[in-house]
Amino acid sequence: MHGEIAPGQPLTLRGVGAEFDVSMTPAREAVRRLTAEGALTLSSSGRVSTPELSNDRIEELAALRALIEVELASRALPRAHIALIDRLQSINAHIAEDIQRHDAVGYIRRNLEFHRTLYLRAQAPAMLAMAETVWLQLGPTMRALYGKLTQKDPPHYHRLIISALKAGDEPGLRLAVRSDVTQGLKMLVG
Amino acid sequence: MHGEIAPGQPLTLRGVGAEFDVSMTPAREAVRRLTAEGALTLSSSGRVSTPELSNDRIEELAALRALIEVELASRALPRAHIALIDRLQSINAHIAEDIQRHDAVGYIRRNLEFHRTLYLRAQAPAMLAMAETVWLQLGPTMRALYGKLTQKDPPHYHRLIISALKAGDEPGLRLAVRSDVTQGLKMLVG
DNA sequence: ATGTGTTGTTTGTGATCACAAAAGAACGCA
DNA sequence: TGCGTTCTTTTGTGATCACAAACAACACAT
Repeated sequence: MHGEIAPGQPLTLRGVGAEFDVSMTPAREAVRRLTAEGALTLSSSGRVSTPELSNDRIEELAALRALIEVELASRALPRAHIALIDRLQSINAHIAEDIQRHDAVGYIRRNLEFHRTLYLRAQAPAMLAMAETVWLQLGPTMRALYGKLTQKDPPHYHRLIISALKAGDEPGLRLAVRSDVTQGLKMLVG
Repeated sequence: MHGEIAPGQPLTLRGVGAEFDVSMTPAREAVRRLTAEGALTLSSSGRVSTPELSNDRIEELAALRALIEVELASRALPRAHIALIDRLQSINAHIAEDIQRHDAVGYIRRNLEFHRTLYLRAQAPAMLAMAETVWLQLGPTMRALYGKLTQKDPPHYHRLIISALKAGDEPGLRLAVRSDVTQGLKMLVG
């Protein structure tokens, strides 16, 4: 999810097991669960690797993010108090640091933390789980994107999200979330 | 997915293995994959059972169905030719038979086949997989609903979907799909 | 130099086992 | 009869093994 593994990287059961000091059996379970969620792809011979997404699939996943996360944000809006907004701003500051540090994995992790913190207020665990499944599928590919990212500013739309939350502006919030979600992935396809 | 298992029914690894004449290992894999998709719930002690959904969760899953399936239908619309519509009508006829026969499982299976047939035209495998994950989570609960269903007519909104497809009416199609998806689940919550 | 066949290694699969925790049954006591 | 305790059984967990399929490396022939 955090892009620590590059797209297309193959994994072996024995390798994963050795990495976490367990036998093949638990490694198999974990790998199979991740493949069930689409985080790993299973070749015809049973070998697993991190997926290399086609442009079509990236577009699909971006559309899914837009659909689900806009809904989550909308549901979170009525419950968003000042403490939540403070927390989001704090996370945003950390994101700026990660950008300075050129820490792509940290950037992705905190970016998702920003979104998750907001969506947790929606009190919609099934939807949140769905959104995280999409994040899981996009993880390796997002790393490939943000790795070659050379911007210096923290994400533009995060500020829009925060001000829409402050203003209680639901249409503005929906638009800001949709833009934030779509923005980065447009670069990948283009 | 088809509601063959009642909500809350416990499953054992050895039991599943015996049912399919395999050892515990493949049974474990299958069960764990299904739990990863939310089709089965994992108790704290590692025991698995089919989920008993709260009203809040049913509402969430219905909202997810509405979001994703409306989008899928919308994407399928431009590619929907007459052969597809014929097939949908044929499935609809089978649904009527299942209702006559009071075959709840057959009814659910064919209802999902109706939707899947339409959505396959959307050429959006990731979205379709997402929709099927939601179906999987709702399966046992839907059985509990349609089991006590005493209507005699085939689903009302299926006809609306078909006529919207024929007319190329996108807003009408979106509304019909949303209504069809929401309809049954409202009864569960109410 | 390239294609092809062969060999040696890696890898996933399914089965079985030992063990500990949990659930259920049996029992005794109030 | 109701309830707590003990004992038996069931159940998930992680490890290990044998096997076959897939892969990689290499040598050979064209």
